[in-house]
Amino acid sequence: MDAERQIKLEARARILKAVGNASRLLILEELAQGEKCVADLTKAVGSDISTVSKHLSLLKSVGLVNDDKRGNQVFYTLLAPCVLNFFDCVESVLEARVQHQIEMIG
Amino acid sequence: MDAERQIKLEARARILKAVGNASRLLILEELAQGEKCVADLTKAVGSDISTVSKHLSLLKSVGLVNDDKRGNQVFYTLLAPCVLNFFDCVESVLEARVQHQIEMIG
DNA sequence: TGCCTATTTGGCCAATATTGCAAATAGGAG
DNA sequence: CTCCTATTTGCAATATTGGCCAAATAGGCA
Repeated sequence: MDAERQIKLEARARILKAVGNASRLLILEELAQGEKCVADLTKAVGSDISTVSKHLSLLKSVGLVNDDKRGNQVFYTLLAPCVLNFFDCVESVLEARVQHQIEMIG
Repeated sequence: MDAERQIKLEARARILKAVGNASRLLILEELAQGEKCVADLTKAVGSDISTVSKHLSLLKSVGLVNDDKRGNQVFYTLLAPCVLNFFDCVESVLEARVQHQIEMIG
């Protein structure tokens, strides 16, 4: 594998890795409904607010979300709604796996 | 967050996490061209064959690939070509980030 | 059987990721 | 300025990951 391909793959992997976490998936789902402040997202996720803040910081660093400071709150928005399309594919993979398991049993 | 949602999110995250790794992305790209045996994939990735085998095992465990043992070789195939659609979205995120950086400088 | 090739598994280590707590920062209101 | 609320940052503990090596497993062939 040449160095250029390696770099490109790692850049892509960073973005996909950001999506591959249950808390961050939940955050993305919440943001799909519209902008939310950190406190609201924290309620939804159920972790410490500092943890959620770090998840948001990671999502922002890879370009998936954007933040907007208004007053003493920070509102996050989904910058790449196309990630929502991932979910359909993921569901189809899950469904196919269930079908496969049923076939193995039967 | 209720327990059921948590479980669903984690199932999804496992699949997306499997895609969020440079070596596994490369494997998926290779498999997009058609089935490949472990040795061929190992050449493409450049890691130890045992490492590649583990990557394949992970990809299989989440249902993204399938294996087919023929003779003393194992051929892997891409089970969920829809993951290839992720790449377009990822590229758009990368491109948008570059644009954003250019705006920050200018 | 024994030998060769292909792949997987187990053990281990280094690097990275996730989390919470506590402290720091920032903004608004009195 | 002080106080209060919202968020981020620093730190430490723990968990997970990715890698290689060595050993085990499996299949084909003599």
